[in-house]
Amino acid sequence: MEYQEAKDEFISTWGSLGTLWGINKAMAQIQALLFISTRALTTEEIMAELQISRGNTSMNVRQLIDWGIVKKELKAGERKEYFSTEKDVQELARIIAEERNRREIQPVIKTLKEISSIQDDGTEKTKELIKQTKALHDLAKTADSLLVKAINHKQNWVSTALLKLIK
Amino acid sequence: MEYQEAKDEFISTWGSLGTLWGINKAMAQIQALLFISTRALTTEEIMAELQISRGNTSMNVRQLIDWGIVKKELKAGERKEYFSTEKDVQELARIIAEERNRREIQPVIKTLKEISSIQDDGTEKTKELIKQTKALHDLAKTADSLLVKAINHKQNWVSTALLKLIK
DNA sequence: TTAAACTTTCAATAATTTTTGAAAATTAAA
DNA sequence: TTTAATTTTCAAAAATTATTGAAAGTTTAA
Repeated sequence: MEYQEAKDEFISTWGSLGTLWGINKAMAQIQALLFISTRALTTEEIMAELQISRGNTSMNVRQLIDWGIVKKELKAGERKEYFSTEKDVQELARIIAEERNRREIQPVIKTLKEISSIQDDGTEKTKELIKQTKALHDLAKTADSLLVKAINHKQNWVSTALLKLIK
Repeated sequence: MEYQEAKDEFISTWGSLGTLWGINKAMAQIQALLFISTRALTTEEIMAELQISRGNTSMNVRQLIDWGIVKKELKAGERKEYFSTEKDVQELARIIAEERNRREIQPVIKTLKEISSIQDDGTEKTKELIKQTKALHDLAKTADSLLVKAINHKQNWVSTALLKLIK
């Protein structure tokens, strides 16, 4: 396998993985492209490399910026914008964990709390609903604490957690 | 909020969460329904509760069974099948982590290994591709070990990991 | 066997999500 | 200012994914 093939394979694998995790293909592929690029790229370059439209590129680059994964770079004397992604995998994992926690886990915790707080009318089905949503709420809270710990733990948190778990 | 409302809210929240994580809505909702049910349900009952077709119910129940989250129960003297889900949240989390690891992380690890093993032709871009995919490969391997540990660690692994991480 | 009860399959359709591309908006140099 | 470069927006189209429902398949009781 030589460079171009390996590069295409990487971008395509990352794209499918993104899809599997609720991230759209273009967004994942743009990030993948920047991740292995030796320099910041322009919209034109991204469009050409991935064969996607200007609108698609613009929208997805902006989403990546919202996620805090991609940064805009301005070059002196140039009109156009250059984009680069976080290159450190640990930091990338941290940012993604933090964002998914904030966007997804937090709202679910809130809803589970509301549901598990309904009035117990004494029926079996109400008791079961309360019991099960409470159990999920507790699990989500614990997972949340774990993530928050990990998120604030800048250096190599996956390995750290692993080392500690092994002991 | 009284029972029916809370129940609908739970099923709907679980359905949206599933969608966000690449699981289809019907599959997530069937699991949610069984999760708060006081007894095993038939296809007819699932169809009626969730207002979905027979085909949809059949396909998604089967997928849940493939995932190891739902079990078929046969009642003596009855033709029809009853379905129930794993009720213990810790065990549920374990099964899901195990399946996602097997189905998603493993194939990516394999691809990353292949890509990061290409011949270094000395160019900067090849060096960058190798370096970055290696870093991802290492991260994925570490995450994988962590998951495998967690998966084999039947009791309350999220809390256990948290407790150890806090120390 | 046959027939009824039940489940699965799958082509067609519907719903949802993504992508396009051109017009509108923005920005900054002339 | 005006103009040209660049980015953003968004309605329409394309692509993907989910759902339906009826026919085919399976199982068990009579």
